[in-house]
Amino acid sequence: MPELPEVEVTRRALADALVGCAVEGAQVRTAALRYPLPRDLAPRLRGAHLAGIARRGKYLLFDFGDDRRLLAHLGMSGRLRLVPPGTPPQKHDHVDIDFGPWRLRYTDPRRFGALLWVDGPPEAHPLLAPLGLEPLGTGFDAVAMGLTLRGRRSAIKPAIMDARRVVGIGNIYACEALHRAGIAPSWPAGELDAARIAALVDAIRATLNEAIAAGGSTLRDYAQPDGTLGRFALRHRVYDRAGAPCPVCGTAIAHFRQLGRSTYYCPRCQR
DNA sequence: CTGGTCACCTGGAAGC
DNA sequence: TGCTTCCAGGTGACCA
Repeated sequence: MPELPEVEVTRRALADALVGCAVEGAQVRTAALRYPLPRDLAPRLRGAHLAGIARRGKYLLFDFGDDRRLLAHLGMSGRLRLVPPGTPPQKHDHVDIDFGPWRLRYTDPRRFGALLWVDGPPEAHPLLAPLGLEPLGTGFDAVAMGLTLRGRRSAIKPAIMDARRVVGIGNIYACEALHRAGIAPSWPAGELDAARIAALVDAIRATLNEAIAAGGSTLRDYAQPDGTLGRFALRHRVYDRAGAPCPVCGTAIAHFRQLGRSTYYCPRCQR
């Protein structure tokens, strides 16, 4: 499900509803997702006020003060929803955290997601420390992108999906941003000239910002915390559009498998 | 460092 | 209708 735009839309909605609210209780019903789930949520969180929610790449960091931070990742099928207190859990509803007006519910059929306590400074956490450029952050520009791509022999699409270089870009937005930049997915990452790197940086930022403004991309199970569906999938230029016309030139969108992932591109616009 | 494969897990869609 | 196969928004381990 979720790439950076979906995670950011989730973050904003949860922050609007929950920051400042106190935790009244919590239930953990499942032993493990990708990692074992914390079993002491209720005793550690009861009475704590949510101070803020930060995002790093596709991770969300819930700050409950007093060095109590929860790190969440939605994997492929994870969702964080706001439901009315007392809403009974259904299949795949693994964790609830009860705030006064809302119950925050973590649902994840495939269980590739994660929920972990972070001890110590978040930037030193083993899952966060290796992460690369934040594409909506101030340090994301053509110079930084050029440095991280320099000498890369891999193709550009897997390079921008590699969280050690740039965070938050998954399969959908990699395809979309490369189309917007006019770059073929198989082009060697280290052989882009400065102008094309600058175009790629602009395309990534613009694509992610437009997707956030549209509430993310709903393909199957993603929805915003209040259930609203994301509208960006309607605006996908290439993703999941094999054979359909390129919105720029009308050429049929091509599809191939690149490192195990479905890749969509316009053979005419992208070189 | 590379690409390639597989694994984690469930469910939906497509094919027969 | 029912069974089988393939595919999916992520990540990381392993191998040649």
